Amino acid sequence: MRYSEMFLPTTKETPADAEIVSHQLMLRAGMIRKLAGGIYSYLPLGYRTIKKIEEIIREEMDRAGAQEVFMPAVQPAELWQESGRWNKYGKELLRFKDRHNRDYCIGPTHEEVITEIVRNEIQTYRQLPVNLYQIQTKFRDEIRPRFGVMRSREFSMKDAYSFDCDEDGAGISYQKMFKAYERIFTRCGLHFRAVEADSGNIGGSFSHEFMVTADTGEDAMVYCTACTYAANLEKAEVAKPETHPVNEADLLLLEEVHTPDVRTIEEVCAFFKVTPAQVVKTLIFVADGTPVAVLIRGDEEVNEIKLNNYLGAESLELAMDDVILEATGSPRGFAGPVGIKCRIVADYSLINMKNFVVGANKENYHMKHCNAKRDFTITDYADLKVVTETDCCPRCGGGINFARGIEVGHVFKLGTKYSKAMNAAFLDSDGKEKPMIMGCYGIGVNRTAAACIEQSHDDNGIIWPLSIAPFQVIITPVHVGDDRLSQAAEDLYKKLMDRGLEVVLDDRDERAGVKFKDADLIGIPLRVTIGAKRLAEGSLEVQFRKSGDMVVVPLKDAEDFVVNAVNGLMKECEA
RNA sequence: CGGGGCGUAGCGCAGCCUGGUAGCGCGCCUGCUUUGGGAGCAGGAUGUCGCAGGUUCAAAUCCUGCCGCCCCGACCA
Repeated sequence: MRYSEMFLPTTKETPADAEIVSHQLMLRAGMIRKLAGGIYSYLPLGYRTIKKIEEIIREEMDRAGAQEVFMPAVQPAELWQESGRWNKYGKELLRFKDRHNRDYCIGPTHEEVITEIVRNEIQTYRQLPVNLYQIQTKFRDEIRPRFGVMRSREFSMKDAYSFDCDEDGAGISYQKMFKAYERIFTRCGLHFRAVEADSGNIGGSFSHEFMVTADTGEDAMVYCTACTYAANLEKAEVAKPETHPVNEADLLLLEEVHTPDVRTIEEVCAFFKVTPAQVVKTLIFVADGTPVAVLIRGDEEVNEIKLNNYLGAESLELAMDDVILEATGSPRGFAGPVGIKCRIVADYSLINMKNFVVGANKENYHMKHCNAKRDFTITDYADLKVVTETDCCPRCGGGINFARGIEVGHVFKLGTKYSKAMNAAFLDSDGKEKPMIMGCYGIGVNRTAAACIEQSHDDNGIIWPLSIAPFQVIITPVHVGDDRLSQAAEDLYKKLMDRGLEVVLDDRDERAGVKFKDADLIGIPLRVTIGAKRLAEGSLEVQFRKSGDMVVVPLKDAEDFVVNAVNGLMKECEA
């Protein structure tokens, strides 16, 4: 492609409303333009990269035995009512009515549709397993779209759905997708980590997220330095500590203390001259309308997702002041376990704690030398805290590290959640009707592109891995007035095109600096510079975007050198 | 939805407090000179100042309402 004919609007200045580097660079490199909040157009350069990512996904999904389909973006409400999600999904689901006043939504995901298709066509175990996927535009009316294409409302997702006869089969399908995802992200040139994850809204029992490691990532994850354990911080577990026997003689007498206006942990610690680890926080949550007291050591935080999973609640939120008053008999800031009128759950961090400070459920009073069992009853202990640096790996007891990441893919074991709700059953070999065991597997296509930029860029712009670069090579004649330069550039351009490479010829009448800056900004892996001085010597320069290495190559060898260089860079992205 | 900020030329911004005929840089157009990392000089074009009301002799500027966008929280590919 000739640069002079390309629709490629690059900018020198950074748009003010772009916060993160991938958003800034996608705008500056002329890849995307915004149409409305969280809704973007892809310009030619951006769309080339998207298509490359899609092709890698297709190849690997097909290799893993999945088959591509294409489902409607617009979906009737009936299906969602059948699965129960019409009422559950909330405002993120964009709903509308057609001219006959019937309810529809724009698909944020396609479990309902795929289940509808499969249940109608599959009757027997002989037809299973099946794995179907599509690459399609989704719409989720996000509360707060942000970071450009990273969290947009309209986005492109590859979603795959597997159907198996039994758990073993479902496990195999899951593993196949897991391996396919590893290959996909490797081939996209990404550094990533698969972590255990919460299964959230989609439902199901077991899942992994594929995280592209980047300091700017929205997600936090932990991983063990000794074994293979890795998990999203939301999900990261803490092992139950060993319980030490209690020596009754060590327990001091419970004592109520007047603590005027002492509410926060800091104030309590200052007042009693203790550390936060000697204080127990009592947090009142409301789970499905019922208050629950959650006890946790003063220096720890409650992980609401773990708490929610533990309680098995549909909804969970911190209690408002009126609920606190009702449960504890005191205003906010003085809640404690002694005499509280609701269920008590305690984090593992309370195990082995003794003589701690708690609120007294009485305005301006706390208690010291409080002890569980003697002074109050804990209904149950559970792992409820946010993991911190001081914790150990829950699997092997090794050390843990923290990292940030961008979730580009997510694999779920769904089980029978949808097949039961929507009656997707088959007749098994034993003659019994059973629900199919499902799995679902998503990849954010545009987010993958953004994550790649987030991970691979420098001050001058994007550094694409060869596998998803919009073009592989850019030829830069240093100025176009000189016919010999133009001719040499044209010749090489034609030869490389004939060899099947994706080449841009920067034939614009611009100064060299402008061309170099643009080439760097849009991140083309290889640049061939043709200048008068080198040309007079019968040579040209090949520059590698990623390493910055420059090689002087004789004109006659240029074609083969570039082809080999492209092949070499491609090998870096092989799975 | 709660909290914070912003809407002025294609982009980045000043002007607003203290009303008085809208400006700077980049980009764009023309010409000359330049030509290996976003050139120099000269000339030029471009604005319903987010929208709608109101106050005023006069509103980008003050007041009210609305809309849009960005950032921080609950969501997720």
